[in-house]
Amino acid sequence: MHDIRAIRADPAGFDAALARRGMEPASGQILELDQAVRSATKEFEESRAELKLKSREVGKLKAGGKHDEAEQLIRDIADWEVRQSQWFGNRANEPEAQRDLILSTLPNTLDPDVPDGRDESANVVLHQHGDIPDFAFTPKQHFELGEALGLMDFATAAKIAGARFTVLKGPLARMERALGQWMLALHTDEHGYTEASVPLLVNDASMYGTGQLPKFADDLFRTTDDRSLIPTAEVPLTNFAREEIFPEADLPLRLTALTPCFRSEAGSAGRDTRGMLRQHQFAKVEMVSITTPDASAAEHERMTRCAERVLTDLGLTWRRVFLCAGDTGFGAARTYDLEVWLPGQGAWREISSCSNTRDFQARRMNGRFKPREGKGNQFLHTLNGSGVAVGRALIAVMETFQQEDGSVLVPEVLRPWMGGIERIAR
RNA sequence: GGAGAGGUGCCGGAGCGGUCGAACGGGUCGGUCUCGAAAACCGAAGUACGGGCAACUGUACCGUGGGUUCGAAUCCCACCCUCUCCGCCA
Repeated sequence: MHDIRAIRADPAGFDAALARRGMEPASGQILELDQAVRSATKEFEESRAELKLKSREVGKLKAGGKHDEAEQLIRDIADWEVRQSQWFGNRANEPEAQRDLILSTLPNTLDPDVPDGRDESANVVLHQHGDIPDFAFTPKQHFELGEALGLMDFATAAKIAGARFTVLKGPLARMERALGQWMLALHTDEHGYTEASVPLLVNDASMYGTGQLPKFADDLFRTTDDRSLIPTAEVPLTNFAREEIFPEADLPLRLTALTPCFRSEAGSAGRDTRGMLRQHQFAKVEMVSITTPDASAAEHERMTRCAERVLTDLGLTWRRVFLCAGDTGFGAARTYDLEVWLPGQGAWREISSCSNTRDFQARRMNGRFKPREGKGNQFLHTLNGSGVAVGRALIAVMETFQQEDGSVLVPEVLRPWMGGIERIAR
């Protein structure tokens, strides 16, 4: 959510920020509505002030035993109120709703150093870890490996649930579990995050707070009682801050959770249909930081390094990509994607996305902190990052550590979490 | 799911429909006292939006949304949440 005062103060700057995202200017329409809101509100408040004054007078007359005068005044007020209502009615409500709807559907302002560009082709690779591995044979894709092992079953998943679901069995199911457990342990034990177990079904206020609503309702699965399945644990974790005022001394809050995520993938029809790259349901370890404006930039770098650590320790080849203006998500001021090399697919694929939303989400959810010094409360900054997507990590491990015979070596770090299994084979 | 009770400021807790943004107590902050601290005493302090250079000032907010009324924290309706008991259940 944007600060209407900032738009009033610098409409041109606001439109320039939108232009970076390839959007049309909006300040003109917003300020026009805002003006209507403000003038109608002013009338309303003046009228209310007068009404309160008159009504108090009635009370005084009655208290003084002057009942006839009081009755006369009540009749006068009633007449006056009718005339007033013809004047102002609820003229502020409609433009206010329009103004706020527009504001709530406009994306966050980008950081100045976000690269220009319309789409992912303009993203900037910041650095790469590891070389693209050589194979003495033609590496297979994860679903070829998984199906040959008899441990990845899309037919059964389709029977049970439909397209875009996966059934994992035996050591592959266990490796998925091991990945999630290990990542969670890493972030809690070494990176200072607090583990949280959270609701997977959330209300509309929470979805609004992180920015899924009102604009992206189609991407969500709805329940019959007006809740939504979470598309990411960013939603419940970030909403810890909703309607809260934290003492600055309590910050930063660093939260992590391993949860299933549910996405309708509306608009992705036909993309990544083979395998488990793009599913309606997948497991993900999420990191969320709730912090102060001064600390959020450093926190973003730190969080991204926490995610990178996961990939490095697994022995994967990865790179950090700075998303360009056109590819940066709705709520983010800046985003680093981590892409992992998939030898079977022969392509870099996103496995983590770390974003600083600055005060964008905090404004939506009215999440504030009380500064150590100075007066007044300020909006928090919120950040989120995958640490990392478990399903995609499984894919990357399979494709990276596959052997010519179709077996898969288990990364060292996962072995303790898999009862010592070193290789998954037929 | 059934029955009941309740949701008020940082916390506890009052509040005949009229000067209530809200008594009182605790906590917090500032001061007096003290070598210092405690105690005691004095004082300050809600959030948001708008107007004003400022002092200051208007409006809204007593779970949420409607309604009744000249006037609502107080009355009515719906919803949400919490607690107690019963039932059911991982």
